[in-house]
Amino acid sequence: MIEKHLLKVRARDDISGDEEREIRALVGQVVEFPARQTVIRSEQQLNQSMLLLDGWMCRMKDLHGGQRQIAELNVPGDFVDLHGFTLKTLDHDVVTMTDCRVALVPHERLRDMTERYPHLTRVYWFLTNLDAAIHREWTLSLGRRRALARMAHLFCEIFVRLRIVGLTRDGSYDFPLTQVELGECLGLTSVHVNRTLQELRRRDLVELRARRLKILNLESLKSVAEFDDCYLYLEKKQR
Amino acid sequence: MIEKHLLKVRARDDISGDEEREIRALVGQVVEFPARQTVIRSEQQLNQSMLLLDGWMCRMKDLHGGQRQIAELNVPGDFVDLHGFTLKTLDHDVVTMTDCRVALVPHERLRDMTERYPHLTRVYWFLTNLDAAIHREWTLSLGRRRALARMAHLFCEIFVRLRIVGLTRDGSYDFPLTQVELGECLGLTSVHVNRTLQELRRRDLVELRARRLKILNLESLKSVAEFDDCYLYLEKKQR
DNA sequence: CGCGGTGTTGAGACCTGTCAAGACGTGTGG
DNA sequence: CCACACGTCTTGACAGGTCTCAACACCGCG
Repeated sequence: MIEKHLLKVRARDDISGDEEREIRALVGQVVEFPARQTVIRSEQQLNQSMLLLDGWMCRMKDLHGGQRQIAELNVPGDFVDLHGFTLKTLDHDVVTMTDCRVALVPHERLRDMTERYPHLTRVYWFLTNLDAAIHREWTLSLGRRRALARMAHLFCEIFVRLRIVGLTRDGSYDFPLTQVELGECLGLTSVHVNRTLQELRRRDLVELRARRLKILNLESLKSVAEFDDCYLYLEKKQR
Repeated sequence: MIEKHLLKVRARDDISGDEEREIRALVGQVVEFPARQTVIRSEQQLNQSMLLLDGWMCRMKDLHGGQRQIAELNVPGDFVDLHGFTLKTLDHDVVTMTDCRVALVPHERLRDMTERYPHLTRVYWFLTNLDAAIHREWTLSLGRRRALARMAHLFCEIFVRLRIVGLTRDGSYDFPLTQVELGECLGLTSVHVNRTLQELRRRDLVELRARRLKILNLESLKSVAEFDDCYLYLEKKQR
């Protein structure tokens, strides 16, 4: 059930059998949400976090006037709002992008983990720091890359993240976002997303049809994006 | 010495005398760096973190072609690269913006803290999650706010963060960045920073002269920025 | 069959970038 | 004390990337 999550964690550090049991014991109820539902509102008090088993979610921030910015995409295996454990409340909404299956983890169990399993605590601390590293890369994208490179970069990031949890096939993966939502990630309007997508297509870099993204030339795509996966911390280290 | 850091922490949670002693025991050597020096390079192996005592630093990310994006500003009291403790290596450089005084904290002491002080561990975990929240707000700024609001927002954020550690006087504070560096925070060129600054000045919102920023009308500035301090987690809670 | 959401296209406006030149200020050396 | 260099700030003209608005095409679904 939480196999994808374990894949994600084990890509970054060794987890003993004992620790794996502890991780499995964190998980409580499994629940499902339909697509496009706001699961957590910002400033809401939290007493549990969500481990994403299936589907896509995102962290969404709003401005008056209906402008929206997605701060991160979450894919299966992600501990969507683990940061809520110490923050107690979020500064953003959590929204489903597709139908989702989620395992709930009560904060009291996480708290118990911090009392008894220092190494696991460091591993989960690491995971939230990894999210922050992704935020920084998005900051760089939004600040300095133009539309084409920004979009190429996102496609590379998602490719690597999905590959870790076994959700790519050759160079392709399911990519359920609409062009409007893609624009909300990239700080672009849907009109410009459309044109940028056409340009990527014209250059034979990617193809996006029927909610499936196919990378035609990964090396060129990375090069257009100036993509360097070091911010995803793919090495196994003692955390 | 670490009083500003304690002010920052105590604004978010209660710290017992015992815990305060432990925090003070984390600190090793105190070192100084001149302005504009790269203190940590990305991907460099780390075995200590830095607590900023005096001066300003930043997290800097580079693109080929010399484009640079500052991902976060660090002010006195900040644990500049605490995330390096679990990440082991950073995805960005750490650069001084002014002359700086820094307390070094060996990672082995942090590791020891995670073994013996679960509550302090959660507090420091919280601090890195706070950084991530700041990253998210910058993502929102870069993605959706235009130059004027973006700059106004930064000035509000820094005001609140400096006030916590006692570095504001009425509505003003030392702001040592050049317009080029301000642009590197805001994803703008220095030319446009200059014009945007003039516009803020023309609207009687702020004044920036001789490296000192004076907020003339905080309420209007907040309103231009759509600034809501909830992402800075100013409430004291049990972490 | 009609409808709502999604994707596509075009024209023009606007925000921000680029390039280039000059002003200002401060520290250094003669 | 002056001359100069260098970094920083300022200004103008123009270019270019992205947005806005509007219309239309497409498609799955009730």
